[in-house]
Amino acid sequence: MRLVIATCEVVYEGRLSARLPRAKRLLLVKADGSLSVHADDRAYKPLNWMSPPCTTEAYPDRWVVRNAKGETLTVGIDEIHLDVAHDLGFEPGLEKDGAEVGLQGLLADHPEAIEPGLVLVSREHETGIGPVDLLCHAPDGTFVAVEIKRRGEVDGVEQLTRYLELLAGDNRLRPLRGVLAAQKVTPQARRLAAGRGIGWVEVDYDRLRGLEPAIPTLF
Amino acid sequence: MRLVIATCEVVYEGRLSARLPRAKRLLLVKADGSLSVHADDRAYKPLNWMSPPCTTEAYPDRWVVRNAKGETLTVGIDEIHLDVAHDLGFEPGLEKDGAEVGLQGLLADHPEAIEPGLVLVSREHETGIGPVDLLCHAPDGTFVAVEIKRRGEVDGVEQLTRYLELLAGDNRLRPLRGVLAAQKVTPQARRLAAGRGIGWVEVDYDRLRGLEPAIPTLF
DNA sequence: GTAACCAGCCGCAAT
DNA sequence: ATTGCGGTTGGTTAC
Repeated sequence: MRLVIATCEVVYEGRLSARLPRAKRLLLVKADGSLSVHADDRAYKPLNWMSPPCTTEAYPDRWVVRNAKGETLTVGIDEIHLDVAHDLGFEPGLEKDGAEVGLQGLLADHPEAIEPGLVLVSREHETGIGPVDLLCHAPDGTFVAVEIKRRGEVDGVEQLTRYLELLAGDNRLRPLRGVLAAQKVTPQARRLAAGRGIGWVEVDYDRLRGLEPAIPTLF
Repeated sequence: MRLVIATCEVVYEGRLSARLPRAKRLLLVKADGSLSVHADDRAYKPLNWMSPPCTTEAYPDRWVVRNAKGETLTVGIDEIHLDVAHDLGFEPGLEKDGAEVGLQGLLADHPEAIEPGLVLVSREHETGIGPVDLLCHAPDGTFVAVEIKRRGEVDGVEQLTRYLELLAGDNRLRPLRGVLAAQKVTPQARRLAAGRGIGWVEVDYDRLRGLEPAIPTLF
């Protein structure tokens, strides 16, 4: 990994054209060949970058980074204020929580969080154009197709609508209704769902995770 | 901006739980308060991060970064190999070109790129639930509602379907059909469109931009 | 502030 | 390799 702080101008020519006027910035060169140009804001997002695989040609006054598609990132370097390189060695990698990370796994284990008394019939139930996330059975005898999204927006309602149309052909699943389950459901999605007789529910993700075995902490 | 290369362990407790075992990594602290933990790969994406606004408590052996939602990023520091800080000063900001213009402006100027002989009737034609991107008139006498997406996916077809349903009530626009215009149209979207009598077209963005005035380059 | 939408999205898994 | 899909998506703009 090489860290350079330089006064530079940058031009990206690729899927769009972008230009950065002269200023002092961080140039981050990783072992994978990638280059990112960072300002002192925008959190982790660089102003410009080139993802690997790409190659860099270094000239005295500028670097030209190129990828296979012919996109180029050109860094015109005026002055270098810092230039250090470090070998970071092996990266053991990120361990995300061992249990189910997503909403789907949690809701599959706790369908009663969607509606009291709901029982799971199957996960990823195939419809012909794609799987519906959960298929459940309610105490009132109806089947419930559940579409799970982190953010419940109109496209989630559209997707569920299509699934319901296709599942309507299966008379083993009658009567059938749909529910959109999400951490948050937007007003637009609520309106569209209501107009189609589709239910929605906002799920408390943190509470749901609390029902799982506690997560060992390091500190 | 502060750049630290350290042997460290990292724990994130927030929307999910994640742990990074001990290894040498880059800790990037920006003036906006954000912290990102970078390995020597994954292009510009950090392994872990905390976005602003957030606050950092620094102890001799660890940093604890916290945001308003109570999410924490804890960096246990074993050894520091580099620790430099630089003031980058003012960032003039990114000047994008091409993305701002968007496909819509280009296609409004060149509707013949969607279908030969197509003529623009109006842009952002209101339907009641939102505007359809372009409304055109074809040589065969039909009206064409055009939904423009950079990437043509199923939700674009769904959106256009809803617009067509609403526009069907306007008998000044008969006969009416729909076309999805995108740089790339996914197979799923093609199938769904076909099943609804909706057309689709892939637009060559670069060629279209070539019809516009050339973009001045820096180098 | 919230909601809707776009991104050079990135990155992963299944096909 | 491509497609589909989620992300601690992030970020911008209209409302």
